[in-house]
Amino acid sequence: MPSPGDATLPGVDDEPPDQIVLHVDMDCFYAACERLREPELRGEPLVVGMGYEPGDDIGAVATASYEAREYGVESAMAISEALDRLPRLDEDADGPTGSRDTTDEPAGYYRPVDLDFYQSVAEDVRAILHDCADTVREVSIDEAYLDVTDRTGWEVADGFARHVKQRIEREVGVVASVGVAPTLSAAKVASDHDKPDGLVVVEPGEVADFFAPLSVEEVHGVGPVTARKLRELGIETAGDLATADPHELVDRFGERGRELYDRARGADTREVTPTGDPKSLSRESAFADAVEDPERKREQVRALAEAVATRAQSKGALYRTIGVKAVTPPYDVNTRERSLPGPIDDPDLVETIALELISEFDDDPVRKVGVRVSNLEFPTGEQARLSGWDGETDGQETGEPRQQERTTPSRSGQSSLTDF
DNA sequence: TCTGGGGTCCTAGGACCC
DNA sequence: TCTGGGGTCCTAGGACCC
Repeated sequence: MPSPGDATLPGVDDEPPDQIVLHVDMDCFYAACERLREPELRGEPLVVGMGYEPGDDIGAVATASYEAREYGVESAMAISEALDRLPRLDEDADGPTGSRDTTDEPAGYYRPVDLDFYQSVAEDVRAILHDCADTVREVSIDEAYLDVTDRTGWEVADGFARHVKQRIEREVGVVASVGVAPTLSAAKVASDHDKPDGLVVVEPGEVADFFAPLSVEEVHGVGPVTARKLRELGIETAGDLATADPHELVDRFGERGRELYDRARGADTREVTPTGDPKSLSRESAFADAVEDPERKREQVRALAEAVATRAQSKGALYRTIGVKAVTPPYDVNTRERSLPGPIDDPDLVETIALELISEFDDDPVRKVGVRVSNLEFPTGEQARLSGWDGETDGQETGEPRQQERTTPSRSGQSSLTDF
């Protein structure tokens, strides 16, 4: 069977999509937000994380400032560990474990995640992005793709990107790294290439060359597992990937193999599409230690079920599938779900079904439980309009509709949204 | 990374239908 | 009546991303 893409000449992008994609990626966004309201934190090692109370081991780093990263603090690291890595205030506790009480004060700061506040900052950034582009796809709170094909040209793309960066800095006070390229995957890598405060333009025709020297991990979609398997095949760089045998890649990785192969060659025909409705909503929380007591699990599940149902309601979402997750030691993720005949909005049923599903793990030690609703539908009605002008601003994470947001009916720039 | 929380997409087998 | 092929939905798990 003929596989599309095989026929193209090496080094030539498959059907150049003729678009100019800008990827905006905030630098250390949570930390930048904290510094916005607490300028004393500027220039200091800063760790932002969640679920941490002094003394316990639970809780992980969400974002670390570059100053903190200097000391080996990484995201997803336990917060206790992160704070340990920072130097002590008075003594240079360089030495290993030794006496655990020289000065216990780390020379840096910890702040708990405050998503509501970050969301409000992100909102300001979003407004600028929508003002600068016809189509914006928000990937996460601190990251977005812009289709700026009709707003600029390759000769001046650099200046355009600088303009976007400067507006964000001037008007919001946080720093973004920006990548410009003819494809989404290249723009993504470009924004990452010169972080922080980066600005990298990859012009059409340069994409494959741009990718070639990068290690495979830098290709979006290659994680630790795939990277290891690729290495076993002798594929270390994106260049190796681009010249590998696509059939072998498909053999080992399925369709994803072809996708990675294409990406590395700069062939990516995706277009920037507007942020859509979410596909699932979930809530989970970890226990300090593995829990056996079924009643404690049920308690958690009840709370999570309520939180999820509330959030679905606030977003105007109906769900048809309800699921739970139970993580058992060492780290086995188990999921169970059940689909209903039709879409509903019924918090009691979420709880009932979640409890039924979790009962399968009554006798197992469980480190973490979660509740999820999926198969979502967003009926186009007044209810769905609660959160924004057109269902596109449903990014806020709080369970409650925000009061403040309606005070500014809109800035300029929402015209780009009207066609969706 | 002995792993926190919230997502997305893909795969694979089984049920079921025509 | 032992056996064809195509399609969709459901469930569980895996990999990945921020």
